[in-house]
Amino acid sequence: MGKTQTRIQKKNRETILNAALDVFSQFGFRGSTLDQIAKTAGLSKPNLLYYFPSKEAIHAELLSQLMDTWLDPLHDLDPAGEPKAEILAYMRRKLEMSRNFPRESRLFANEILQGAPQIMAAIKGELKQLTDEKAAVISGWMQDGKIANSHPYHLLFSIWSLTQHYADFDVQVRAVLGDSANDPFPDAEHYLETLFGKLLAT
Amino acid sequence: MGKTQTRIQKKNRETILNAALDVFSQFGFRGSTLDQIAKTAGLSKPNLLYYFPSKEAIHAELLSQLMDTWLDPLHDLDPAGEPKAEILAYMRRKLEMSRNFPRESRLFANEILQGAPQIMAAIKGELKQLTDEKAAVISGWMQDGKIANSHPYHLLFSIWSLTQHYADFDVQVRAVLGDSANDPFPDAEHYLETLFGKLLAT
DNA sequence: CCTGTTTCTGACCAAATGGTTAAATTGCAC
DNA sequence: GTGCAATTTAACCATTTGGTCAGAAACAGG
Repeated sequence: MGKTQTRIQKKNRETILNAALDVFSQFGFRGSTLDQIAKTAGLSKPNLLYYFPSKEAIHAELLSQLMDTWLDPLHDLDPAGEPKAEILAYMRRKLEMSRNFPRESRLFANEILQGAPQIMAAIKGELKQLTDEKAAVISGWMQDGKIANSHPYHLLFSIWSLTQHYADFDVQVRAVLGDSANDPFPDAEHYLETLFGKLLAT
Repeated sequence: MGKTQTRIQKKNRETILNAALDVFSQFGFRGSTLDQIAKTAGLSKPNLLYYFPSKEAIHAELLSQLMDTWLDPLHDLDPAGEPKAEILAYMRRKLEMSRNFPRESRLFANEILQGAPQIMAAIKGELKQLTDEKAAVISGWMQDGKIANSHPYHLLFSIWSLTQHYADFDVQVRAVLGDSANDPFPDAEHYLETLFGKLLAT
């Protein structure tokens, strides 16, 4: 953090984190090996450990970076905006994240599946705090009759679940739709707009 | 399969599979160890390997058993039933499975996250076939105006995603709702009934 | 009982794993 | 270029891992 980095340090740390994201997102923390990450990064194993003190440190760094970008879309939900449009825009931003950052989504999914050993604090802290705040905003919109009544927390859960599904279960989605099928995201977006549009309609 | 099993064999194979489900569902295949499974099962490692030829065989057996029970709820979707009620009942059956068999749901999620190396054949085979069949039924209902129009496949995906979310991301759901909160399933069921009820309403 | 079969275990093995170290190589300011 | 710090690697280590094997216990059926 505080220390200034040389060009080489910056480049190699990025290379390592990128390779680690590849590996951790597919096999989870315990299922991944340093050799695998080193090979993916095109570096030697001792060289990895020159830049990071341990396997766990690499994983922790990835998760810590992730939490920030993960919360961004929700952060942008504007209490002063038009309620239905705001929620639909949030859903679209989340879906866009699944499309553009599927590895990050899977890294997160792996961590949660394993009981969130590394990021439970952030879940109960930052994530819960932001969710509480935005659920309150949504609740206000419902009470004002701007959108139809439903459970604000489960509404947010459903946005997370549905959008991340297209990253985490991508393999299944494509297999069921048929290998020859096109990109599933446009249809997904249209479907989700319909789904949430009807839910929120007054 | 064909061979008859002694009482001891049956009991121990069950014990092993149950312990393996605990471990595999939490850490994935590569993140799990035979020692861990043996310890959980209360058996020695060589004894595990007396009942199963390898770690992979245990995992394969679990996945194979899983596919059957996993498809059951969809199998029961009745083309002759009342469309909206049938789909909502299917959603409820899937949610019930997440509640009663969260380990199975996580085992499946882990497998898909890792690219479905073991069950890709079943995904492209049984699962796709059944999904195609039921999507066609739903499509028919839409064309007959029995339920509102939307994308049949993505409708099924959304049921899978939302219901399994309450098993796979249970830790996150409970953390965000607050540790003191009650069982999230009743609220989830009510929310999902509203969500799909409005989507399907004509 | 006795005997053959099933079940179980301690000891072991080769390979893989996370990590260390000392020495070699490279980059760079002067 | 020279000298020093930053970078890289070969060789190594202790532990863990999936799996084997020979024999010991437990369990039948007669």
